[in-house]
This record gives sequence, C-alpha cells and structure tokens, in this order.
Amino acid sequence: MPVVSKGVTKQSEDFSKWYTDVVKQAKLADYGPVKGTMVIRPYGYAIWENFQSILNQMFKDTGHVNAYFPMFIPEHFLQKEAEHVEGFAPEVAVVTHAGGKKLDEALVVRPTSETIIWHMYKKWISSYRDLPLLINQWANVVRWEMRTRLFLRTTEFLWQEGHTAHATEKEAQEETLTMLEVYRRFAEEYMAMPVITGKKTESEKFAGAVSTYSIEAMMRDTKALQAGTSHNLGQNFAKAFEVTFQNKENKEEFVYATSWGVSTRLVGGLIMSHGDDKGLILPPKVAPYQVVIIPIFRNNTKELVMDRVNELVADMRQAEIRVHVDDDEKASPGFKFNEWEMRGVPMRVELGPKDIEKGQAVVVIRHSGAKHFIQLADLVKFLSDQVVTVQDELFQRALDFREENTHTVDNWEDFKDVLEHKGGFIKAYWNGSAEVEEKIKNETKATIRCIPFDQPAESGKCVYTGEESSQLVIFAKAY
RNA sequence: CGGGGUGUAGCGCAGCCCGGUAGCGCGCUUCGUUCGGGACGAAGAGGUCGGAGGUUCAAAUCCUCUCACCCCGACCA
Repeated sequence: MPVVSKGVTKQSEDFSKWYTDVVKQAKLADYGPVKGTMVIRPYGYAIWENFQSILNQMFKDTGHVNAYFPMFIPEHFLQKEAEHVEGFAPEVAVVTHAGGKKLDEALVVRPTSETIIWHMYKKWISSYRDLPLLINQWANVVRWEMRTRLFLRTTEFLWQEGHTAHATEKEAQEETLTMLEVYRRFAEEYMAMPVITGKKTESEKFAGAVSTYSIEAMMRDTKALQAGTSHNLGQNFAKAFEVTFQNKENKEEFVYATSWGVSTRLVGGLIMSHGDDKGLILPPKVAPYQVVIIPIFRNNTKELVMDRVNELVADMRQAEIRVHVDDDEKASPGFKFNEWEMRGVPMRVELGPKDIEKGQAVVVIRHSGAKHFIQLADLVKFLSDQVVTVQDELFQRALDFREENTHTVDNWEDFKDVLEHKGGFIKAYWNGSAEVEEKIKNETKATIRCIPFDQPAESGKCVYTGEESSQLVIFAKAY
C-alpha cells in the first residue's frame, strides 16, 4: 500500500497549512475561479446561517431593522469623505463598462456602504422625529486585497453592516458601545471565543471614523484576530452628504452616525479558536450538527439498529438537538469516526447491536475525547446537558489559552524577547504616540490591537520610550 | 509590484534533463464479501498534458510568447 496522507497537517507543524486543510477537508469552503474568491460550501454556510440568525435576533432586540441597499455606487460618492476615499480607493473594484458600452460615470462595487446609505439618509431625515434611524443590512462587499485567505480575507465577503443616525453625539457613542457589546456577547456566549474589547488607536481606526472600537480574539497560534468593529462616525458622513435635521429648538444640525459590522471572517475565527490536530471543533450553539449518530450494523442487524436510531432522532429533534445520522453503508464506522471528528461535530453517538442489548449508547465528546456509556432512556437528557457543558468547556479552554499566552512587559528588551520566543498578546504601557506605534510595528511586526476598556488604576512606563504613560495596550501580531 | 513555485483524469502527483503508444495513487461506477477507530477483491469509466506560435518525420518533453493560480514580502475595517 502506498502512503496516503490522512487527516490534516498538525497545528504545530504548520498552522497556516492546518487551517487551509481544515477548511477544505471539512468541506467548509473552496477556492473560486477568480483570485481571492471563495465558494462557501453547505457545511460552512450552515455555520454562517447560524451566526446570522443569532445576530439578527440580537440586532432586533436592540431596536434595529433590516434593509437592503444597492451594491453599485457612483464613483463620486466615495470621494465625498476625504479619509474614506483615501482608505478605500486602493482596494475598490470599479465597473467601467456595462450594457456593451462605456459608462458615463464608473460604478464602484461597494467595499462598505456608508456612502450610498448616507446619500439615502439625506432624503429620509429632516427632523429630530426621524431619529434615531437604526438600520442593518446583510450583504456582500468587495475589497481587492493583495493577499487573501479563505474566510479571513477574501476579495468578496459576506457581512452585516449596521448604519445608524442620531440626534446627539452622546446617543451615537452609546450606540457604538451597545453594538460592540452585542458583538462581545455573540463571540463569547455563542462562538465560545473570548475577546478583548477596546478602542483602536488613531492609525488603526476606520477610514472616516471619529473613533473605532473592536473585539480582539486570540487564535490557537497566538496571533490576534480583529473579529468585529463598531465605529463612531461623528458628523463626518453627515457633513460629506449634507444630512441635517431640525432639532426641538428648530435649529438645523448635522446628524451623528455610527456603523458596525462583522463578516464571514468570524467563521475563520471560530475555526482557529478551537480546532486541534484532528481538525475542526465546533461549539454546540453554532454547530450545524450538534450530534452525529453512527449506526453500526450488518445486514441482519440493520433493521434492529435503524429502528432504534430513528426513535432516538425523533426524541432529539423534540428536544431541539440538531442531529445528523450517518447511515452511509459505503463507509466503515472507523472512517466515519475520523470524518466527523475532522468536521468538528461536538458529540458522537455510536449505536450497535451490542449497545441495544445493554440498552445503552456510546457517546464520545469531540474536544475532550471522553467516552460515556449512557442508558438509552437517559440519552436525550445527557446530550442536552452536554450541549451546555461542552459550550462552557470550550470557552474556558480558549480563555485559559489566551491567559497563558498573554504576557505583561515593561521594557523594550523583554518586549522583543517575548514576542520572538513566546508570541501571543503583550500587555504594555504606551505613550500614545503614533510615531512610537509605527516604530514598534516596523521593528517587530506587532501592532496595537486595542486600548482595552479594562485599565489598571495606576500608570506605568512606556515600553518603548520609558516615559510615564497612562494607557496599557495590547500588542500582538495580527491576521 | 518584487521573490519563489505550480499548471498532465474529479483530487494529489510521476513522466520533461535525454522528443517516439500518457502513467500511478486516491476518488468515481458495477458486483460480491465486509462493517465496534480511516475494509477487501474483481471488472470498468474517465485526458484538447493551462493557451498560442515555432523547431522537428514526430512535442507533455526543446524554443518563444502568453494566461492563471498558490506561497513569501510590500499592502490591508
């Protein structure tokens, strides 16, 4: 027999390769024919759909409604906000020809929708009574990035973008932080992915924003992933698009804005937060299948086993457990065990004639490998409990991992040493200078991920200059 | 845009240096035996060798041009 590679590359060998192997072998996504594009396959899309339905409810619970704006934007719209155009111009795709002829004005394929949305908001807002306007859209956007990676950075990606308009600066700031908190809860409670919330530095903020906030997660190679952002846009877009309203005092004023978004990048974050050398590990709350049943039978025991399996499936569905039965007779049980472990299903139930004789089933937990023999009568209850337990354990495990790989340093030598030999997040004081931030980036490739909300009471010394500084920030190499 | 690589069956690759009948593994189809940690046997199907041009009696192989994708870097809510 020739040596055939089975499974995925080990994380310790080549994390990047591991990631690509998992995405492809677990059938989450595939490369599209155009550079940087991605086909999201049904199993990957099912994860995204779970994200969508949970987030959508959270948006509605915070007062937002959905709408849809066109993907084509007149080129001059983008130029109305100076910082915005500077930030996005290099990466927009532009349509110059359509309908068989050259267009009078080229059309930009949206890299984000602020401009077209604020063009419309101008028509819709005239009084304080029209505010706040709280709209979200689920859409695709296109950014012509030079380097792409499946889910993490693709030429076209799916996301949601919230765009809100407010009468006061205070309200806009509250909205910005409310949505960041929605993202934090989603990441931690559903994706089991611990995140650090904080503010972006001036150089890292969104093009056109007054301030940007983000949630930052640590991947299993200890690199950082910006998993969601929320921007306070101040009056920048209102001024660019002349969106004013009359306040209660009958005075005309520019509207205050926010925007916030998360994308299919979150799927990449999910993969890299929990996976191991066997492949994907999915938290139960967002897994397409929470349980996979592997029936084990021969011809003469098929009916016996499948009857029992069908009963169990009905009971599990009753209990709202997402269950899949792999009754493919072409593949052996051993093959299926490996296959579904690689695809990250949180729990596996094995049921064969021997089990039925004993009135039990074998349950194996994906992330721990723990094996349980459970009486059939107790099975649904056990699995329901495990949905919660596994979810908690995955979060705790990811949190422990992040803490183990977060280092506090107070001088430049240690900073370089830790970054080179240990990696991970570095907590250090920073004097607030963009110049210093830039130097650190150039010398080490580490960037300031955020200025965490969670700040110590006392000040410290800037890790680069030694100056007394009040801000403790998170440095890391990032995706 | 710079550096490196790869285009040959659905996927992964060999063949190219040294021109002469296009091959291997996996997958796929059919049948049978299997089935509790990646089963086995037998019989099959499947190819404009990325594209264009050139050299030659003859090109996957040599030459020229070209296109695409991947990796590293620069760049990047």
